[in-house]
Amino acid sequence: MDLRQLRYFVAVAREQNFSRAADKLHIAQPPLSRQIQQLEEELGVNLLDRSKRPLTLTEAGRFLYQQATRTLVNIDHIKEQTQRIGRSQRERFVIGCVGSTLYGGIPDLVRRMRAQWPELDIEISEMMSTEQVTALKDGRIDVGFGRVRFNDREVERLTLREERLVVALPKGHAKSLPKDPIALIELQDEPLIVYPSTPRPSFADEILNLLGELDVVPASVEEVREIQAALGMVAAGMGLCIIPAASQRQRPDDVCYRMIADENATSPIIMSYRRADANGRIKQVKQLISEMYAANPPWLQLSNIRLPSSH
Amino acid sequence: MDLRQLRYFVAVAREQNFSRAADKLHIAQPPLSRQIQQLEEELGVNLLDRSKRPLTLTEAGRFLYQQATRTLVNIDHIKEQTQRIGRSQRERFVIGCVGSTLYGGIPDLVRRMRAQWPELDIEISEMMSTEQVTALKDGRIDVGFGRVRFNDREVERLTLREERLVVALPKGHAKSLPKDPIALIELQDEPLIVYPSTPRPSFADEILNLLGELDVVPASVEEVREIQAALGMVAAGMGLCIIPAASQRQRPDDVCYRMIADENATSPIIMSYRRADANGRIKQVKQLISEMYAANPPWLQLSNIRLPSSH
DNA sequence: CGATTTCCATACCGAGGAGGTATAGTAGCG
DNA sequence: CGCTACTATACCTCCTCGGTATGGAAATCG
Repeated sequence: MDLRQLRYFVAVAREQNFSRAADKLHIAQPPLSRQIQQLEEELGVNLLDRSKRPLTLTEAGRFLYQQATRTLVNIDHIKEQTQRIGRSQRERFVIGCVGSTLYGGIPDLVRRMRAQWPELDIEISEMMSTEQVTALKDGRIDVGFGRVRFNDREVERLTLREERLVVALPKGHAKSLPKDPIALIELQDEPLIVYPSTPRPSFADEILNLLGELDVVPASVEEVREIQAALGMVAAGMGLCIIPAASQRQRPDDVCYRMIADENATSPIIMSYRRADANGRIKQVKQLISEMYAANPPWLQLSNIRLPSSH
Repeated sequence: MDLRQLRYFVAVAREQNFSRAADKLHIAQPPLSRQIQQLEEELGVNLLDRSKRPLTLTEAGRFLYQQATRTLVNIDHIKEQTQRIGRSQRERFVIGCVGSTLYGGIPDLVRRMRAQWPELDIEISEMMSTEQVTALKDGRIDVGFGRVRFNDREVERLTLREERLVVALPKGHAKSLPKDPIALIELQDEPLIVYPSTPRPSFADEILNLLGELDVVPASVEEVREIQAALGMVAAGMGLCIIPAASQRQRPDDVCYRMIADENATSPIIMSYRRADANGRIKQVKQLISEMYAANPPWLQLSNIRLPSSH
């Protein structure tokens, strides 16, 4: 698959007509036909219904049209941005973090960093925990904040805190009524939704391991790409979901949350960085983080709620 | 710029070595060098610092590496998804909506649609209001939910409701303390953050027009790409931001919100669809929406809060 | 219903560019 | 300074993209 083929396909889909599309692309019609054919052949899918005029898109074609349009725009943006950065010559510091930390300490940290280093271009890139390791090693990011423990010789990691987990339940679910902590064993035979579906291992595996250790078997396990989708499905009554406490903030009012009673139902926030960088800005970032934790901000209080002692 | 060039560049960036990258790509080294040179030439930017070994990326190269990796993965996903849809042959119904509606009625609507039409594959695609018009016309989406009024012969629109606007202020800001509605005139000489930056016209323009009509001139106007960034900047103390009331849910506890007192400070939710489709599923969707509104769900209450009558 | 128009697919040809090989030039290291 | 490792340059070959000519199917119209 080629960008040219995508551009061509978008043109044909937009015009619903090969000849007009070819005009707009400033090429002749036969080469255009061939490119679309090759694209269809490579995908093994019919993108257009050629049996009547004007041409209509198949469902697959409609999807590809939508995605291709978006991708092409993205690539233009990437091009411009790359040129802009190339011209500006300012130092950049890229933070890779899992989505949940955007509702935790990251904004506060960035604010402190901007104040301390106004000459620095700081960028945030959302990525899964496992992706952060390779992204660190080959320099795409300078620091990572994730949830999955991993070992790598080049990467040093620091557990910032353990965050308690909560169960998200649909409003009206029988088990959503009690407000006290819930035991994981109660999730037996409930439909469970986990995220993210890729890449592995991920937060989804942490949750499944946690349940596995207790021999808790859900009625079903559905994997979705991201937490928004997971909570959406919970709100729609399709199952339960286990999330870090601080992520409740994303959807406070149409989903019920119950703290999990099991002592080990926590998920860490792990900062990771290249061992070689440990003494540069990273050291100062650690300093900023400890100042931040000392200030005991609201998001920290939410994730640190202690269980009522049961003895 | 070509996908091949991106793949090649990613390989070189990952290996920090042309020869090894060429091996992995199963091509010889000289063509690889040439492709990278051409890429750099097209962008007018140095991507690699070749003056020392091992090769290092420039800041621009680092950015492109990060983005290109992501784009290539996306394209693989698009490919797989397209093939999957091509095989399944199920009918799809694609909803295009602005982000704020994901915190409003969309999840509820989707739940009702899924219940009513289990055989239908429903998909949600986030897109700006203006993008929805063209997306509707050329079949990328089947219905749109947006905030900007527009006219188009082929597209019919229906204003579902007018949602009140609120000002988001940093915690600790002088004007964040009163809890009563704030007049827009009070935003005079405050730094303002608006979104989205593209495409125009957008919600950002609606806000700027609203202020312009009242001759309110902010101290500065910064445009950011999306509401998350806008609220993040508000939380970081960099300015104020005007958002629809329901979007408060996204970030309830480290930003303060004040209802806007001006009577016309509202933003509509507009449903739009192809005129030709008005009597198919669209009619039933309208029915579902009116049932939904009749149930007076929590997100509706939030956005419908009436101003205390001032007379 | 048949003639005409419109439009897409097929066949074949020429030019540009991608990749290969050989080799020169340069950084890193002892 | 000389060796090794690695990238850039020069030149060649072949693939493939795009162009032209033409056949065939669908829509249009009298």
